[in-house]
Amino acid sequence: MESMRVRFAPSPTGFLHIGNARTAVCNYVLAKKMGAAYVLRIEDTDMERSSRESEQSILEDLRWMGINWDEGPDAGGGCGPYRQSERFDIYKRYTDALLEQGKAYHCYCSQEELDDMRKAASDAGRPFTYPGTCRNLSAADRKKFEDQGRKPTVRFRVPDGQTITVNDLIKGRVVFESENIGGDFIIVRSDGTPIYNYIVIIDDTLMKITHVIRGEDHLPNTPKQVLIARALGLPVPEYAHLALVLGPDRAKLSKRHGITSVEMYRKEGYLPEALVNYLCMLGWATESGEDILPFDEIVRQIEMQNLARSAAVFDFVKLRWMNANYIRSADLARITDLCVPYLREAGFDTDSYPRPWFERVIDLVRGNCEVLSDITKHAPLFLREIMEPNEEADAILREEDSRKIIAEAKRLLETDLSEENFAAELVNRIKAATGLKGKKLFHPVRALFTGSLAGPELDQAIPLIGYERCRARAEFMYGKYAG
RNA sequence: GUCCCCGUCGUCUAGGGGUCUAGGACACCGGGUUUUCAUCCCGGCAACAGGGGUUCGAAUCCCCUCGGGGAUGCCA
Repeated sequence: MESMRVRFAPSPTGFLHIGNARTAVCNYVLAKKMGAAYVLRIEDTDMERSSRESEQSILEDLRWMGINWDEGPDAGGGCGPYRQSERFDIYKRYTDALLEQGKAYHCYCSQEELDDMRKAASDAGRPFTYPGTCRNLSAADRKKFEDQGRKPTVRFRVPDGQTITVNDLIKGRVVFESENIGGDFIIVRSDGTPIYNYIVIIDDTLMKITHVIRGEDHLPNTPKQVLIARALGLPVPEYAHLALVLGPDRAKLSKRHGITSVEMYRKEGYLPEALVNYLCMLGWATESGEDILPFDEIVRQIEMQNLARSAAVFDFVKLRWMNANYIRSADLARITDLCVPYLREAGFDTDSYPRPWFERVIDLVRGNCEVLSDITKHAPLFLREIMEPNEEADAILREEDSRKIIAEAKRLLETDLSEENFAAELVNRIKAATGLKGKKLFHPVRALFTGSLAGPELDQAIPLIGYERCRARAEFMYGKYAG
């Protein structure tokens, strides 16, 4: 049996969209499962919209997600080139053969003429089918059009009475009739560049792809591709059409639903393993019901036949929940490194902190972060010299008892307590001196040193804030409330 | 319009004729822990789209209807 091969074939016309990312991930997981080679092919036949920058950013996003391809534009391989724009001569040979055998023909209908026909059909409430205007042009007809300066497209002659059966690995048996395809379709544009539906099947067979795993939106196009394969005498791969990802309003996921590019998820501070994990859980579930599991375990448990047939709504909230879980349990040194850029951007000189202390800070606040960028909301407590009290803290600090606490804290930090012992004794000494306890004690103390009523445990936070800053904050609050 | 796919809690799903008064996760609502927040723990709310069949028995099989999505491009 020939070795299995899958492919991911993005069109470099923008950022890697989350829906395509899921296709890439599904291909990757299933490839690992089957021991298949992973081929990356760039579908850049639409010269207008394709760009190298876009291709680069897609590759970068794929790498970030941990997807490694065995063959691709930058990786080489025996079936290259892997950019369709570099394969035009290959397609031309197939087009010439089709033309020669009368399985395809030149069409001189202009875009405007086609648009008019489409509109007329739509107005009459009929489905548009290309009427075959140019199906049987004589040499004289063709000469006349050429003289008019018309550049022809190439149309594939769709045979009548053909039944195309796709035994989809996910959807099951799907049957199409060639009559319903919409008539002879264009396979080469008038500028000579080929169309997706035409060359996708050529490349899939030339690149020896055994399993085409792609979005369900391609299912209705599959019969066209199969017909091309038949005309060319090429084998047809196995197909697996993944159910689509929808927005909360059940429409195809798009920008207006929120973040849809992988790059944005990375910038917001999502961990790649969290994104990959979540994407796998869209349309699939483990036997045990676990949602969070390592990649290797997903590979071990996933089964193509168990992938959902129905479309799934993308749940941003659940993704955040999953990401928060990963942030809490990931390696601390790594999370610390990943947090640095966010803090740096927020204006903190992260290089100036001792690393062990910095890691303890990150460890103490990571539990409050759903995305890494949240670190800028929770870490400053330890990075700033003083903390301006927020509204709630202000209200607490204005109370009579709080003034006693502030005064006592200031006195203790300036006289009785040293840098070595302050953390262990500070709160107890304040308690002893003021006679306050419980909420009456802890609320003001927290407000005094953190400027807030919410935050990490004081026992751990105070030593990390450190003697100098505690003293500075006590002095600051003293001036503000007790002076 | 036509063709194709799909319909289980708000969302992701488990289920594949009896073990289903339908299970799990997120969200939400209570309670507990944390003298705070987050975490964590406990509890609760909440679904088989509708109608016909088949069957002793249907969420599960069949048909119809309805609903949703996709395709119908000189985009991919």
